[in-house]
Amino acid sequence: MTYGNALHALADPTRRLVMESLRSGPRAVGDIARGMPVSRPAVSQHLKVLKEAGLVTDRAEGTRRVYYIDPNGLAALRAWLDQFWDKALGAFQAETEKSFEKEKPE
Amino acid sequence: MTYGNALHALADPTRRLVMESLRSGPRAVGDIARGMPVSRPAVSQHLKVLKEAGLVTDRAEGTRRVYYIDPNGLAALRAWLDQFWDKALGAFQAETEKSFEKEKPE
DNA sequence: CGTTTCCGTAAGTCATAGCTTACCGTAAGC
DNA sequence: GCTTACGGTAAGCTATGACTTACGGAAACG
Repeated sequence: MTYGNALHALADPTRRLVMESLRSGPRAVGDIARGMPVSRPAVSQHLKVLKEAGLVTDRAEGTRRVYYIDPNGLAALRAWLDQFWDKALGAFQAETEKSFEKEKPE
Repeated sequence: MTYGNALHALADPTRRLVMESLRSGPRAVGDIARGMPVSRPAVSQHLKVLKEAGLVTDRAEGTRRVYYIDPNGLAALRAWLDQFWDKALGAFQAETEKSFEKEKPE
């Protein structure tokens, strides 16, 4: 149920901002917080959630912590979405066919 | 920013249960609520959120409302995820290469 | 070593989200 | 037409989550 954590983590707009800022590459916490609408501790808390969801990882670099995107969480989310998509699409197509028959009653 | 709504909607476990129950095909509200851990009004509220996120649609059928999955929301989410995946993966690979060079200092 | 930088955590506040019960409109059934 | 099934909405409660300030610890720097 790791995709559940990923969905929960990505549901927050600020956390998505953090992810976006990491999309271009690894960054330190203070660097991420700079230019964010919230305080640095808030960013730390968000990073913790993202890390637990498997969306980011961190690495110590002297006195600073460098965070970067972890593909695992994204992969889990994508796998769930794809699997969902396949089954749901079939059901939806059957539905549109039904309303299609209404307009072409033959 | 419709993927934001989709993420927010799918972040809730009960709402995911609703989506799962619609995966096999269209169902009426009462039918969905039957076998859910929450009350029927709660399901109605969840359906409203899902509908606003473009994840479900409904159709009147006599006195009952039949809900079924709307591919639009899922498609938006998937598009965002794919686009994110591509850019982030490159950054991550550059990162792993960096730690790889550490182990092979030549 | 003292100091400074960087960051995580604790404590507390405030808004929001999810749930319930109660109520109302609407379409079918007799 | 009255009643019954169905489902959306209102009102209210409670828990959780996102933020803040304040504090503490660890690594570099002089």
